Amino acid sequence: MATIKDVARLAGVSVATVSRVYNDSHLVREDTRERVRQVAQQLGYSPHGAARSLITSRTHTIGVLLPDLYGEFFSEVIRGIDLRSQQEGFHVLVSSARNDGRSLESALRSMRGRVDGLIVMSPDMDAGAGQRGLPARFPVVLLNSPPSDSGYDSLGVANFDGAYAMIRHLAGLGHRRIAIIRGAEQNFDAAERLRGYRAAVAELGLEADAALELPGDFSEAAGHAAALRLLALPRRPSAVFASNDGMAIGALSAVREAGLRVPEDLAVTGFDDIPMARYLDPALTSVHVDITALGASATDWLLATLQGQEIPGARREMLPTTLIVRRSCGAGAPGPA
Amino acid sequence: MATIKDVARLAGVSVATVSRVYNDSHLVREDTRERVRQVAQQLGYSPHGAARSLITSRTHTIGVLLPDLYGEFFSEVIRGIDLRSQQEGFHVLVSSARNDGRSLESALRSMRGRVDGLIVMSPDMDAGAGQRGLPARFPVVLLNSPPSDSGYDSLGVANFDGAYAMIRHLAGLGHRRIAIIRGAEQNFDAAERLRGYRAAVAELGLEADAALELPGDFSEAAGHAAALRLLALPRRPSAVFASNDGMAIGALSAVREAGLRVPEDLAVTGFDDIPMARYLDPALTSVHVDITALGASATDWLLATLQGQEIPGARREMLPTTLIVRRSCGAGAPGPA
DNA sequence: GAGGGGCATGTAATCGTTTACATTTTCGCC
DNA sequence: GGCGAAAATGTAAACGATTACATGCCCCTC
Repeated sequence: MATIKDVARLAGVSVATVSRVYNDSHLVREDTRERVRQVAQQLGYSPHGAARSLITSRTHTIGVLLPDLYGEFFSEVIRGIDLRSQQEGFHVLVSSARNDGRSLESALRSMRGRVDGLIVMSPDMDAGAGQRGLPARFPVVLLNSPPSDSGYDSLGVANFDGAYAMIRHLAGLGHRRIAIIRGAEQNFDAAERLRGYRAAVAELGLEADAALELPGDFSEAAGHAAALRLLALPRRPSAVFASNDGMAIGALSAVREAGLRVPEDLAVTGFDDIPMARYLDPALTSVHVDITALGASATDWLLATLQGQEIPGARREMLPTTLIVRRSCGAGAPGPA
Repeated sequence: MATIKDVARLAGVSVATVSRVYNDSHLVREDTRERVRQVAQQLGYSPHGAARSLITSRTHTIGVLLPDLYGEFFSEVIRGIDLRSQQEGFHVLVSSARNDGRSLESALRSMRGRVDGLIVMSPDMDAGAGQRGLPARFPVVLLNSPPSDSGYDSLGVANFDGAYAMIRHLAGLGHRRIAIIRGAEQNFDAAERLRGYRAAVAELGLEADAALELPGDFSEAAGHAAALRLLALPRRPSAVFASNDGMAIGALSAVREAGLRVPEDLAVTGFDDIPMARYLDPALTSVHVDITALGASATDWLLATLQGQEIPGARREMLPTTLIVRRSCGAGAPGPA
């Protein structure tokens, strides 16, 4: 691989000049610049990233730490991050790590000197676990994390509001006995959705019953299992709110297998509004979350911090959600929409 | 941030010794090693990646270049790559780039000195476009790419076989007039699936009819539109093979809206077997592809090349697929499986 | 024609490591 | 106790860039 020296020699200039050409300093005469570019082209030269970042102490890379890389959600987040990063000429270094302190910490260490800042998704309820080992005063944006006094920027989804709105909608359709399929234990998003559910149940005077709160883990299988349990209940609910669309899909198939109809026998709704929700049968009523925007915003925040435009740690924001009404809840949505 | 010098000074040793501790050379006395570790811990020191890779000329990072980061497919590939990379202590730098030579080339340039090797997904039929600008003799594994004499390792999916098997299965169920919803223009996977379809149609003596080959682009919407066109045909086919599951889902919803039944009025099948396929109504018959394995294998190949265990460029392999029969094709699958 | 102000370019220190080579320490053995 | 080999440590030169500072040059002005 050609280095800056090779280019300099062949172009008959000093390395400083070559460097200037690549950092487009205006201090290079046009013909010199042209000659250098030519030689570089011919040699297939391009600046060595590591060398560059060693001296400038900027890597032009942001690190993304996710608990897992599975599923629609993560691919959307990454997409949002990549989109914005690329616009600003930044690279994206991804890594998944179970958020126990240890593997997270080692992931962090090994990113030292490779990234300018981090986007960390640590949805674990135990705030400390996800954040210990983060170097102090390092630019970090937390995603979907419980509130903490960590002093990091934090961005998430208005889970509480979204869940509340969904339950209110169902109540508006006349449902009084509404079940919830909960998300993963210890998951902050799941906890917030549950809180929204409970608040709505209480405030709207719906039937409160511990038997209506079923455990789940965000998987289709869990939704399937939970729905079966619901259907077996002595007093069956008329509607069920699954904490994400994956579980709602599992629930739909369970109801179908039981020979019952959605929404007539049981209304089913979800959360996330994944692209496929509208194509299900019946089309799934869900809470829309713009995940790509979440990733993009996180990136914006991080880049702003990197460029010193923002004081880090000052912000905590929840992206608003929108209720998408389709047929699965029994509302009069005119066909799949 | 503490550097190796700080650690050395505070531990009363030379930088070389500290370095040795971190590269676990056996040439350090146990008590010295312990002292160094202690000081490092206390200072929060960890080696600076850029500096390290500058001198060793190894980054312990593999670059992943994808045409887009959208959807299930990519998230699975990345997951496979990340899984294996992490096991081997490698990082993953992802980037999406439309595979026109230009943006690809710039993506490549900016990765120079940041990655040890590349996994490039360039499904574009124009082989050159996706591969121009790749530095010669750089470790590269191509994903889902058309054959070329580029001299790079190439890994893909047995699209032809998968499609052929699907059509044969449908023919076995008695279908004689089978349509296909094609994938994106210029996409190699799509082309192979089409080729498999045509080969099966010809060899099995099914009805060949240009009107049965509908354009598509892998999106749900395209599947929806194509199905509507099929239903409007004077002589309607009895089955349709969508080139991916997303389009199959769109087709399912279109048939439903038309007030017809799957599979009785029209059998529908897909390709990819995304996790949700089994939860659709009716459960979708599809060609299973282990995408995570694809990513993992690509990573294995690349790492093997990096460690000099393999001569690069020698291999081209197509991962086998398996036919998953469910209800949407009309076969007697006992309920959703 | 001397002086001076820009502009274009060159020189060399620097970033934080690794590692070949040089040097010191340790230790077994006679 | 002295010798020498082996083990432990230190010294300093890389790696490939950026950039403060020095220098040279051209041209203008008086």
